[in-house]
Amino acid sequence: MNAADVTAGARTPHVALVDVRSMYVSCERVIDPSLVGRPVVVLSNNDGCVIARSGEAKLLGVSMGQPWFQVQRDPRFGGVVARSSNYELYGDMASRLVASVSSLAADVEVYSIDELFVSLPPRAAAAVGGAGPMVVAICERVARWTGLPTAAGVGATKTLAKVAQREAKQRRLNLMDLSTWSRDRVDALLAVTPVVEVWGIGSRLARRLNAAGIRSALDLARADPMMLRRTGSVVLERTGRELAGTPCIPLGGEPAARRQVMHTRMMGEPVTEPEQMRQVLTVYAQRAVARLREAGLVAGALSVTMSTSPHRPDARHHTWSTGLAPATDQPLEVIRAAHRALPLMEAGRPYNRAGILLTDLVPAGSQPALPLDLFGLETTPGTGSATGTASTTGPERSGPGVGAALDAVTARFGTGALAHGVAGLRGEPVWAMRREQLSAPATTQWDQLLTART
DNA sequence: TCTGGGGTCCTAGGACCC
DNA sequence: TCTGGGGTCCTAGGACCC
Repeated sequence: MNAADVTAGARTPHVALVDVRSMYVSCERVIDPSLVGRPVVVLSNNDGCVIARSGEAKLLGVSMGQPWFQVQRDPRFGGVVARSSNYELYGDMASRLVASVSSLAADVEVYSIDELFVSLPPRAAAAVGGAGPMVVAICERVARWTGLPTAAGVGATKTLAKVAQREAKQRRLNLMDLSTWSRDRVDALLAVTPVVEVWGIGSRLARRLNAAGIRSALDLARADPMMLRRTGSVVLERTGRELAGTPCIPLGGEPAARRQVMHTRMMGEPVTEPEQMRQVLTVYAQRAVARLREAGLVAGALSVTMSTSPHRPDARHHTWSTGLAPATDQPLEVIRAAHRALPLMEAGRPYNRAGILLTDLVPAGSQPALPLDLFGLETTPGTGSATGTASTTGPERSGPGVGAALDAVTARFGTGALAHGVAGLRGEPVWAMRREQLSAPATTQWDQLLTART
């Protein structure tokens, strides 16, 4: 290590990762400052498991994914406050976050609802003090404009920026900037970073890597790239190279077009009868199509999954796919196609999860003109051998107005107000998630509790 | 009361073709 | 009668992320 290394390092472009601390909790605190300083958790959509925790809640020992009823019962967690997830709020705060960062940086990639990568020009990295001051300015602006607290990391690659950001959070710093560090110092940090903490290394890969003697991020950085490709895939190879300092994952600009829309849920009670499953698929298909329509897309293919609990010794998992020709956003057509998966179900077994997956998405109205559907034969391309084609061109085709009408009624009277006949939603079906019986996030018990106290 | 839900990317392997 | 190789396209499934 010598002075030349530092200079060379400082001249290369760097990347910053800006991450909101406990995003969902921080959003809740923005609209309700009385939550600041208290242990707060945000609960999942369905059954009340914890999906976000404030630092105080983490210190108390509340775990990610822990069922809310356990937290409620445990005397250690007496002071914990819960909020139902309010995705509308988080989405709105996320767009303010993007606006704040983009006001100071030209090249920004929105990686997730609470994380952004920012490309730092070489001149920023070469400035006195490295890229730090620019990133600090970004974080301060985020705090001022949105009220959201952030932690940032700077590195020569995205993966190194992730390592730096993780270290910043651990040390309770706002910023960890590796752009001014020597390679030896970076290596020392990697040496104390377990490989499972590296971005892109999950528990499965970590186990395989550990077995191969790769335990730290430094081991991974120094591993032979070809060996990594054989052990995992090109993804793992890229991760290793990125840790070694070679950028392999470019900063993405515009978000990629949506490729799929899914609606997957566990049922509150397992269903054993095909007629119940028919209701489940009807409702799930309806919700998936509603999201498809919101996005202005039509789907050219549909997959249906139905499973029993994977922990059962005789677990069952069925997947069924079909083409939708022409691509459609019409609920009745998708529902009808989804019902064709029903024969796969083994009546009597307790199914507790089902899903609707819409793929081959294209913007509505952009479909190329269809070839003539000669004789109504089911010969549409894109149809797998084991699957069928749900023809949407026959006399059964529902008018385009049905979807729009359903959207309007649902918007006005809520989900479930109107359903495809077979759903028979008079009253809650036994399989409905408990959480889905709540009318709106703003009227959950917890919000009401707090309002009463003020 | 027992691991949520919505995504992406990659690979293996089969079908099919020349 | 025996013997191949190399493409492409598609799907299922694995692994990861937040």
